[in-house]
Amino acid sequence: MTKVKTRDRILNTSLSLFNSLGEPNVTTLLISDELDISPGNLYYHFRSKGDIVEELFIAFEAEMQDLLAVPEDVDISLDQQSFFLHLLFEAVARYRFLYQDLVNVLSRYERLQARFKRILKNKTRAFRSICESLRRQNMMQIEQEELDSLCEQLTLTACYWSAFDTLSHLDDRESVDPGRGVYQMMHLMVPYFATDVQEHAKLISRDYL
Amino acid sequence: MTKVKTRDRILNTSLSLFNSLGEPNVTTLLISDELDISPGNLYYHFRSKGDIVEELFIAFEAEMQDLLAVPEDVDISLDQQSFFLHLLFEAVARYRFLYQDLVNVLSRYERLQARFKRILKNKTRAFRSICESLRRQNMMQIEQEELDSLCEQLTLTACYWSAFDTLSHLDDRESVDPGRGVYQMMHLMVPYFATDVQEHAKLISRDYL
DNA sequence: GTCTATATTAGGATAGAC
DNA sequence: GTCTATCCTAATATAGAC
Repeated sequence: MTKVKTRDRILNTSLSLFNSLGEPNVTTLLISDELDISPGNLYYHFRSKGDIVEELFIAFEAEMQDLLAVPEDVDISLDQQSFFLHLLFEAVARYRFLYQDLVNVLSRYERLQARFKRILKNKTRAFRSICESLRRQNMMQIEQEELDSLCEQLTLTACYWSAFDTLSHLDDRESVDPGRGVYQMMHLMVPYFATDVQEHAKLISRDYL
Repeated sequence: MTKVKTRDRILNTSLSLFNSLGEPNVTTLLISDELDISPGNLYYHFRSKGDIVEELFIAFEAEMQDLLAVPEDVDISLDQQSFFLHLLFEAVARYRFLYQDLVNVLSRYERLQARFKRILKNKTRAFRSICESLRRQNMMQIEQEELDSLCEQLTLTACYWSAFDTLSHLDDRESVDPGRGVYQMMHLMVPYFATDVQEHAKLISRDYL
């Protein structure tokens, strides 16, 4: 019988409310209401709503840095790659409130801007590592200019797929399926794969639908 | 000497403030302040802030429907296509406040959701028309499954490129360059072009950098 | 650690004079 | 059409008792 600390309950509940309703629409009152605690109690644990957001961001940042620490000079298989994408989309989906109203959130929590940009950079770097690994293994053929464009496109998609997907299902906002995002990312790379790899990649990607 | 009506000045100023600061961060007081009119005056012309947003949206919608009315069964050249993309990005950039905090904005102005989704659908349809036209002209080779994925990707990019781009320049938020977006969109299609068309397409796309 | 009660403020909006 | 003054509400946050 592990009793979850109130502080953590606040974080968990805030996260899920932020995700489903959008951070700006979630008041401290709503959070405490949902938890059946008093607003005063919430403010005992956190000095402000911004502190909650910030702490959630830090958790997100830690997860991402961990995930994006893709080793260079290592041969990556297609399966590893799609698994990586899967984990990535899952992490983004779990903190999707950040992306859903990104400009708004970052403008109100300025301290997070630089750190968010750094995550973005790391994302692009990770994609580049993967592509270069595939290229070394002769699984991918791509020119420099295309590679740059592709990596940017992958980063964009990794960020906004879940927000874009939510748009299409604005009615039921509870769940987001990361699968379709993985599929889409794989298909961005497919044209640059060697012919035999292409079929394999398509096969893998279909599993995510 | 054409004296611009206050009502229109309110719309114009609101649009540019929304774009640069984000709609949620713009108060009615700020708008009237910027225009050197009283808040009361603003409310003489618009019953609410929401009405301003809605009217701007209607203008955006009209522009988009106009632009997206791509005729089927007409041969489209590469130049026409890139010009179309150019106009599209320009329009989106001019109303980028809608996209920057899409989920937030749409959640507060529920009446716009369905209409926004319709624009999205039309966008995808327009891209499909273009691709099918290029395919008929043997300029593009693509299977059905890839086509679906590509059109979705084009729609996603058309929506979020400017928001994504803003992220990279969160410091100076005044101007957005649509060119890079066109470049990116072209490069999404390049892999599916016939070999000789590819070079032409890359050439065109570079002009937009 | 938790509660109740309350202060503070900001933003949206209205009333009524000019 | 425009202004000034004011109201209303919702949201953040604090104080102090238990």
